[in-house]
Amino acid sequence: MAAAGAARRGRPRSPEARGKILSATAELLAEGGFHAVTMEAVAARAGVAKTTIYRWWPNRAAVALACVSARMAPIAEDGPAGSHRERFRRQLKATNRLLNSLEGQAITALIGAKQTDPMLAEAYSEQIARPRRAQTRLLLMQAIRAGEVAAGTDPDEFLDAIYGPIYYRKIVSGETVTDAFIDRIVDAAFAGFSAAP
Amino acid sequence: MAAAGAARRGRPRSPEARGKILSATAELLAEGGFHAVTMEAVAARAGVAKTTIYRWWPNRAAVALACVSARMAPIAEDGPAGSHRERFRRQLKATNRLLNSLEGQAITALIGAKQTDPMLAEAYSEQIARPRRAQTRLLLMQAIRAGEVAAGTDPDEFLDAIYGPIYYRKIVSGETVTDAFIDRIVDAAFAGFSAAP
Amino acid sequence: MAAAGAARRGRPRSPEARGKILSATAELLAEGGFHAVTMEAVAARAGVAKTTIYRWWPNRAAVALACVSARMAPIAEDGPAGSHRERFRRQLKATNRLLNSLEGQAITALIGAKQTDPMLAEAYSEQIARPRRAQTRLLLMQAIRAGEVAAGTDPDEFLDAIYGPIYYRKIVSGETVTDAFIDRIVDAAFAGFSAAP
Amino acid sequence: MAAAGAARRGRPRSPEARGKILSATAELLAEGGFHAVTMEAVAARAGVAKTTIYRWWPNRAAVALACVSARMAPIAEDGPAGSHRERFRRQLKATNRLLNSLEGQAITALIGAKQTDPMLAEAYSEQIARPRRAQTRLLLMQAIRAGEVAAGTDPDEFLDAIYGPIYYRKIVSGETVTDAFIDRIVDAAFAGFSAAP
DNA sequence: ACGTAAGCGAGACGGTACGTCTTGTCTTTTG
DNA sequence: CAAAAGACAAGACGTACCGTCTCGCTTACGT
Repeated sequence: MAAAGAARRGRPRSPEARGKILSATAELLAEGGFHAVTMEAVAARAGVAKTTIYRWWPNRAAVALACVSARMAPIAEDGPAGSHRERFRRQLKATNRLLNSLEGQAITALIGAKQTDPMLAEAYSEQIARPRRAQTRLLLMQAIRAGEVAAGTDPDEFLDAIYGPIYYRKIVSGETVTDAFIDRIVDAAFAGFSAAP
Repeated sequence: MAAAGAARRGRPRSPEARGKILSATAELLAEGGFHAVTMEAVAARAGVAKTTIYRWWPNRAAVALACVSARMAPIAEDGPAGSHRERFRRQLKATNRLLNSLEGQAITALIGAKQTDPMLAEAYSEQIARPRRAQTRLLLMQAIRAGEVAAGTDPDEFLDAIYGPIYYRKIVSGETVTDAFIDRIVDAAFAGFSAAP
Repeated sequence: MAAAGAARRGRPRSPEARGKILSATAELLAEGGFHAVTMEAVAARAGVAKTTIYRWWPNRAAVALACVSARMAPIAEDGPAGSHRERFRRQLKATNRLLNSLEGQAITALIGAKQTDPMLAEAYSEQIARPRRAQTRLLLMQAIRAGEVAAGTDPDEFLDAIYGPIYYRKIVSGETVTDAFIDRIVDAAFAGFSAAP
Repeated sequence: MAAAGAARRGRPRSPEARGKILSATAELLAEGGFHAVTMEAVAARAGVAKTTIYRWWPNRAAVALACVSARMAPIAEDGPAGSHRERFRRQLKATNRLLNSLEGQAITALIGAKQTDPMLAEAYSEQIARPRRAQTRLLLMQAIRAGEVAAGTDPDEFLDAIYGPIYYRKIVSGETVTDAFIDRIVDAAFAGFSAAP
């Protein structure tokens, strides 16, 4: 708010440049994956000076992240039809489709890159992970209130128990994630977190 | 047998060079993480020509992988004490300790790198993932025979259900993995995969 | 004028860098001959990035050429004393001293290199050969006007007839060029090109 | 002699290998000039081990030289028809054709390479330059005895005076050598070295 | 209205590491 | 014991990007 009120001096930053940078990044991601998103390529493609990119993002990973988080649709809100278990299944299958899409390739690449880049890890956490986790947490709360999941359940533990295996197959083992696998994992979690330990 | 019997011609490759390369890689991993494992640095540290490294590994990731897989202790075989559930807990906690160790840093870095490097992905799968999975699968089979896990359980589904959340926290969300978390995940899996679906 | 008026965009190239590169090249030429003029060595010695060198010269021969042509004194203008025959003798002896100097080693090396490098051949022609030939041609014209050389003489034929043997001994046969040899060659040329064919 | 008499033990040297090496060298010279004659390429093309080449020649230049000097026809002995001036003209024109041929490309490349390679320079001198000079010197001696060239003429000076300009144009200035140019140079030399200075 | 502060394009710069190429040597097995 | 095979140390090559820097030009706010 302060910044907005201060009426910043000097030439205001060009929203057009920002748009061209993100579009160019998206194209490069589509064509050659994260590997193709080099600062030089983005600048050339966007018709923008490298300095302009560096003014707003510290490195290529941050640019790719901004691009992905701007373009990534929020988790599908596909209506309250069915049980909460059913709604989790749909949510996980949507996530799986996302991970298999082009944006998904960028996401896994970013998850890969953040292993060796703390700043990117932080950015990923804030811009991608936290918002999505907040959203899925709401559904879990409803499920708990509805009695489908045990009352004392730690939300993160439950959510990690169902999202973990999906990401694990995608990122660690490389096996394909089938709908059947998702069904089994959700069932196991609902069973595991309903019965009192 | 075929390879041994073939009596290869020409100067045999130097096991000494291989050893020096892997040692140098290990040192660099320890000092600066995967980021520090550049071909130049490895060659310089090992007192070896770059070409010698390239003759045997296609890129730095492969070298680091070879280094890690050579040095990584196999999953601790800590004896059959306790229930299978208990043994799984111990196994997962050992894995967690491994991931938090220096080798673990290399492993997560490699998992990160393989997101954008199919050859590394394949190498990781063969040299790290498959052997470890084979080992854990044995324990699961015993648990199934002992009736602690339902008879029809797909081994990969069960194992992904317990290893997935650990790796997820380590690699995707960045949260720390506590022993309590491991206990919960194992309990949930045993509960989820004991009840018939 | 066009170039000056173009108002070049971007950061202007650094004359300092250019100077450091040429100085380093000169030093290396002096120390180890053309053989020592590697891009790496020049860059290291000049405290300049290799890319900066490659931005302006395509290869080490071109750098050495630029260095030599920048440093090479123009053909000594030693005054109009004596006959034209005498002045040619002095000019050839100065050329011989140049070829025997350190720059001369670079020149012969460049002539050697240009045998297998058309671009370098072109550069040599423009930066070294053409200006020197233009200068010697002037003296020949005077000699023709003075009647010391036959009126219809083709300048290039005469000049090749006197410079050819010098370079031939230096570059092809490797024999040393004495002042006596130069005197004989000049005399023979003046005799050969005065009598009408 | 001792060696020959000693009935040398072990596997005898393969003359076949030598032939294959020289053939491969000739092919490479034809295809890519001296630049393409690398030890690796020769070995690969000839189906011969690098060590075998190194056993007989010290470096690639020596191999190329051996190849050229083996293949280069001696100076055409085209009969005593015409004056000695005429015979020199024919000899120089033959030399010019040789320099413009494929072997000629190799020769100029070798002359280029020897500027920075003393060993090659020595080898060139012995294997190429000296034999040819000896041959041309014979013709000059006849010309002197016939009175076409002045009695006191230093053979090397005369021969450098006519060969120099040809090689100069070929190697230094890059201009084409026409028959007319050769005629003029020969005439000038005969005029220059007949009249007493 | 005009000065000045920031944004912007262009592109040169010092660097790092890449993966390749070739050299000349060394160490085996084969003939 | 020579030849063939091929691994080895060394080191330069030319390229790709990095992140920084200096330019001249543009845009909008402040006085």
